[in-house]
Amino acid sequence: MKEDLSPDQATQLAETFHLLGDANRLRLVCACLDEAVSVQALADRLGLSPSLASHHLRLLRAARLMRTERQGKQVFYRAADEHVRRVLVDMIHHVQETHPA
Amino acid sequence: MKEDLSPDQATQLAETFHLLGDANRLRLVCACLDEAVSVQALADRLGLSPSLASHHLRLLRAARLMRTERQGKQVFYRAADEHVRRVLVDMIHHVQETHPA
DNA sequence: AATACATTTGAATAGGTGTTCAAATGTTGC
DNA sequence: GCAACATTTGAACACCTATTCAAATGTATT
Repeated sequence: MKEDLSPDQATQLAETFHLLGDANRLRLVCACLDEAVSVQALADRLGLSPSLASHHLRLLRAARLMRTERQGKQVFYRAADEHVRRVLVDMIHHVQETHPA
Repeated sequence: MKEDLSPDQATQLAETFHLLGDANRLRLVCACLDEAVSVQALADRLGLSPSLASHHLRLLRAARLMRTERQGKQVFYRAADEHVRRVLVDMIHHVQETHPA
């Protein structure tokens, strides 16, 4: 990093990290990295209520970490872009390195 | 991501992201990516009280996002490894892409 | 030992956040 | 229009967290 982050830049970045700082939201993002998944399927797979899943997905969508497309009654969510995947993969590596099994 | 994260894995990862989800902590990490910096220098540069800086640095250190070395009265902090840098760079790219200037 | 400086620690508080439940909205098929 | 399903929304609650302030600890110098 050449120069310090401005408070504004830091706030914007931090807000994005903050969303990934909840285990349920993190699992939602990871579950949608490779395919679009409906809200109910996500809730079922992760053992969350549809309401809770929706609350979290709303935040992830607002931060453009996820995109949506409706198909009939169902709404499918998927991770936004490759940057998100890379962030997750790198952080997994960090955790694996510093907290080895 | 081949398979879903277990709740435990997700919790561990989320805890790490959570630490980066605060603007002041994020700025502290970024300020130490290229060089080791003392607590007072960090506090001065970011406009934080030494106490607040220390509280945050303690958490970052506990999560192994930062390392420390003492030199006399001062304690120098630096970012832990290259994964941390990569996570930050990728997330900056994500934010720049989805929220263009 | 005594002073000065740097950092850490603990308690207290104000504000934020995840979760639940019930109700509302949107969508399809009869 | 009505019924059934999927998702969203809002309010309420319990819990957590960032910040501040004062005090304590560690470290070097004289």
